[in-house]
Amino acid sequence: MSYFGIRWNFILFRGQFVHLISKTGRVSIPSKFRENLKKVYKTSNIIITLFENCLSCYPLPEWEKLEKKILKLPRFKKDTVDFERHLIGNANECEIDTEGRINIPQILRKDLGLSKNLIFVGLLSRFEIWSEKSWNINSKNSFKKFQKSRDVLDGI
Amino acid sequence: MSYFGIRWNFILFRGQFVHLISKTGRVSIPSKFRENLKKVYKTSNIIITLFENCLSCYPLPEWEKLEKKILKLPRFKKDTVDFERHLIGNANECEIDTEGRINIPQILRKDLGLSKNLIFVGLLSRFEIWSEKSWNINSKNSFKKFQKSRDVLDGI
DNA sequence: CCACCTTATGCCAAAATATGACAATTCATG
DNA sequence: CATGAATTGTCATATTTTGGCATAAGGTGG
Repeated sequence: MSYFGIRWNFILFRGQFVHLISKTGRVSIPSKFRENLKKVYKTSNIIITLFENCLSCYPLPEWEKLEKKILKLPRFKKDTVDFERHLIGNANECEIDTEGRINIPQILRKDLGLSKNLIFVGLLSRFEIWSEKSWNINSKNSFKKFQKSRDVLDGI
Repeated sequence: MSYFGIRWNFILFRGQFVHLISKTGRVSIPSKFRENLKKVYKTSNIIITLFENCLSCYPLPEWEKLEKKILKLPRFKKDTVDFERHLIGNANECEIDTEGRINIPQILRKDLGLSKNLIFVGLLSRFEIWSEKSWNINSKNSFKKFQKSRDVLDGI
């Protein structure tokens, strides 16, 4: 599967989990996610980036492959700069602490209004973090979207 | 990977940070940026120059490589002169003080209307400093641009 | 060349924020 | 229902950022 020209080989994340975020912005990563990260990569650190109405999370080693690709682009071209500003400018490295928590940077919390319940959604090679509210809004429409997109696989 | 014929090997800067600039033009560099600068180069001094609607900041050693390249350009060509005036003419070396702050020269502050909140945007080998206002305006269009250019990497 | 004014710098301390360690609670499993 | 694992809470500590002030440096007009 190719995304920004990167092949993602591992299936790490599946399913949905609800976790509480503390006032200081700490939240624990679902243990299954952590377990798989550790199994496949040496590090279980992740990159969190803003994507539409949620946070999109990647294993650090995969993200670094992407960055190396980006470094090869013509650096001064307008397209490259715009692309970098969005993709790299929103990327935050998060270290997982001894209890399996990360600290979500304030700026991301504020942008998405994250507090109380967060929804973790596993999506094979990456996972997403949603505020409960946005997730519910999104889910309302998602079945319709699903019906529309259910035949994507038939072409493969 | 080439930018004015320069190879950029290091990934130093990522993510977004909001810092306050004082009335005297002092602002602290995000600690992660400083940490990486120190790790990779002996010095953590940087060059700040005007670029589009923001300040573009380079580690001093990388900037010096760039200057040596520029010296090789045909000296009296109009393009060279324009290029030099803009890029070199606005370049200021900034020393990072003991609390991790730099002083942004008045002329640059005035040009960009920098006061109160500044946005630091990490872009792999360099970082940018924006006024909050300009950044917001720029970001509005950036997702559209991003969507347009997200397949830019597929060709590599 | 000097006094004056503006701007920059160094230093210290306060405030805000992140981190680490450990305890308490909740949850899943047999 | 007991056990161990996972999650959450709490508090102390460390780090980072900001504010304030005194001094230094630099530029300007007389």
